[in-house]
Amino acid sequence: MATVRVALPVPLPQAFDYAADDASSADLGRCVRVPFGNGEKTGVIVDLPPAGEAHSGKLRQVRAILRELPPLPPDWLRLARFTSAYYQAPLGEVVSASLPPALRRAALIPQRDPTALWPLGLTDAGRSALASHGRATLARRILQSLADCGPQTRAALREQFATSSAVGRAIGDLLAGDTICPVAPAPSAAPDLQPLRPAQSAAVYAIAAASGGYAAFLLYGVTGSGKTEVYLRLIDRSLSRGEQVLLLVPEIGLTPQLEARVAQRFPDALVVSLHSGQSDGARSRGFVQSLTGAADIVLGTRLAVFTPMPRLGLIVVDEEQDASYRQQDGVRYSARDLAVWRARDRGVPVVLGSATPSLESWHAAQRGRYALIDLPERALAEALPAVKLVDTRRVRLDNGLSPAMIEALRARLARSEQSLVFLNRRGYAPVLCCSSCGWVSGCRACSANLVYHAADRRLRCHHCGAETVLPEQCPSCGNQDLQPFGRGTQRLEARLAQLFPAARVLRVDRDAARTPAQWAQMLERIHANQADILVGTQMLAKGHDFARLTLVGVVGADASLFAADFRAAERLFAQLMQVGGRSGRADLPGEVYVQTEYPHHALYQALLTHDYAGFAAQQLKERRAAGFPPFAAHAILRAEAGQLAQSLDFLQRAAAAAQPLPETVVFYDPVPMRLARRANLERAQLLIESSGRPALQAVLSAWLPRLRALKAPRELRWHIEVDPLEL
DNA sequence: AGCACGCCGACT
DNA sequence: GTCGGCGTGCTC
Repeated sequence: MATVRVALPVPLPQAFDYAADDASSADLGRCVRVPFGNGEKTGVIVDLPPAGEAHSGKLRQVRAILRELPPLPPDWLRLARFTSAYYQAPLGEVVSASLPPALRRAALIPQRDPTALWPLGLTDAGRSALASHGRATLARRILQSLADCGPQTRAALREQFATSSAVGRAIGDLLAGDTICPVAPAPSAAPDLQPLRPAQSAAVYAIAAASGGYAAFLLYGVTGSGKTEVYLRLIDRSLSRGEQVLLLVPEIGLTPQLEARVAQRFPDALVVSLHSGQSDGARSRGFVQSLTGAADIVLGTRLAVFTPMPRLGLIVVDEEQDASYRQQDGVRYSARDLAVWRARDRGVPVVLGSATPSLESWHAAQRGRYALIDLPERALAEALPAVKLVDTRRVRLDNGLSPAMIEALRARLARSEQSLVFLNRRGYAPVLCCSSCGWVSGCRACSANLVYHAADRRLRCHHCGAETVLPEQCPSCGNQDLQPFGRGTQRLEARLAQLFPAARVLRVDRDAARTPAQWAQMLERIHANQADILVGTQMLAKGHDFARLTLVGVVGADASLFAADFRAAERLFAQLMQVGGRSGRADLPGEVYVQTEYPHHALYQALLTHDYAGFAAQQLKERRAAGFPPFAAHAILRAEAGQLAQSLDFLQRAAAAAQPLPETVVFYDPVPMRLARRANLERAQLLIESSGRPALQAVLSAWLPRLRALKAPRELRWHIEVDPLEL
């Protein structure tokens, strides 16, 4: 009688052993239904422990091993194990977070012949047979998932298909004849370097030359330098070698054109999209197609890093510096870092692309851990936009807008060009104040102010979602003169509409583009040249090309210049480079106006000359001096409870439980978080700093069991974050 | 996390 | 006399 060890979606660190009469090593990685407590759960078989090592108590019997589906491959299990160990999360939670929801519930999509992992091609006869049925792509997908089945299976399938749809009949025909052949990986597979610029060719060539093993590349190139084309060439080459490609993007919703471009470029390939916004069915289908080897290209967000891919040959992480690669709840992982680990584990190349790499990646490239590949110029021989710093210390601002900015906007209107005013703060004003008694619109549940939204005359908390109608008078003293303080996008929008009555002003923020449909409609309006001045937040900074946009005006950037977070400058620089890149396309040169009271600040000076390398060098120098990442490793323990004292007390006891510590690891004192109170929870945190990752990992691994054993009030929640982005 | 068991207040 | 509050403890 065999024993299987099962990772289950429960917040417990261990896996659970079950008896399974018919289990064999072929079931390793299979999904399984097991009794748990008085219910039933789906898990994954992660081990087949020998009799001596199994759980000593009585074992319950496995309900069903789901053999309709191929097992999750060993490298997938290794990735899950690594994620669990590195981010200190129970294996069962990692496993369940990496499975599509439907699979987690064991709602399986029937698949035939689980052993099939071979790429299949078609003979000419097969191709024409499919073409004659007019559904080549669909049929080919199905065929690939049936790859490598034996003659009996084929006969059975043929019978089954013969009775069904047109596609079925096409497949039936194929299965009958000598129409399928295994694809032999093209041995030479020299990269296609035609219409490419020299820098792009060099990049493709360098990365292609390294294939056959692990290598990490940092593809560094500004907006418009043609990174995407480099990705596509590399993908093309991988496909021709019969490999699968994993392409990770920060947010799929923001880059629908990339999806279209990939699909268009590789019409014969099966491109699968994976992101959290998909329906259960679509996600499961994509996952299974990847698992069986049928999918050629997996294009997805952070969760796609866990997609099982038996023929994986290349991983690309676009915009690698983007914070969206961080999972912020549940298992807190970095998909970018896991992608690099996975590439190394699988022995395949990984390409990290960015115009403003994270300092971690840049440092790795400086040290030679990653190969730096520079794409210096813009593809269409355009100049980068000219950056102007508008010194606002001596000028009178009109609702935050300098005369120079207003003039620049006026000039664009006169030439029928588009402008974008970038302000990363939504609402009308960040706070409402009483001019008489000093009352401010604070949130009852958070240590934050309610933001005044003029569009629907409400006060809104951007942290907990609390809302009230606009008070008629001061709730404290009855005074009717309540003043909005500071500026948000709505206020800019209103003022710009007054200043330029003839202009079509369009505000683009999360309030205005709440649904995908609204967002799509706005993009349409912009592209159709039905907007003259855009007022927008982050949303507009990412990935979109607007043909007639020649001015980007940045307002309120100084706020993050002196933020307490040591990564604030890095983020600001990346953001400004990114939003500035929206300006100037094709035949129209662009300009970027940045309003600031600190025009001589090193960050802005670097921005003037688009000097990322100089900025990065200066930042890294500061980080080295301060002993911050990437020169140290961080982890954070956060706790939240009804009372701040409870959170702090827990962290205090947690720190005590970590003793004794090696000299290389420092626990700082627990402190309230910057936004200490959120949604009526008082939050505090404890920073752990180490000179090296291995020492940190050792301390965390030893600490966690003791941490779990600590007594804490029932409502207290805590979690640990390894390599946190924000302190 | 669920979901039990387990001891003390307001109801038919 | 019960229904039910959520405090503690377990799940192979």
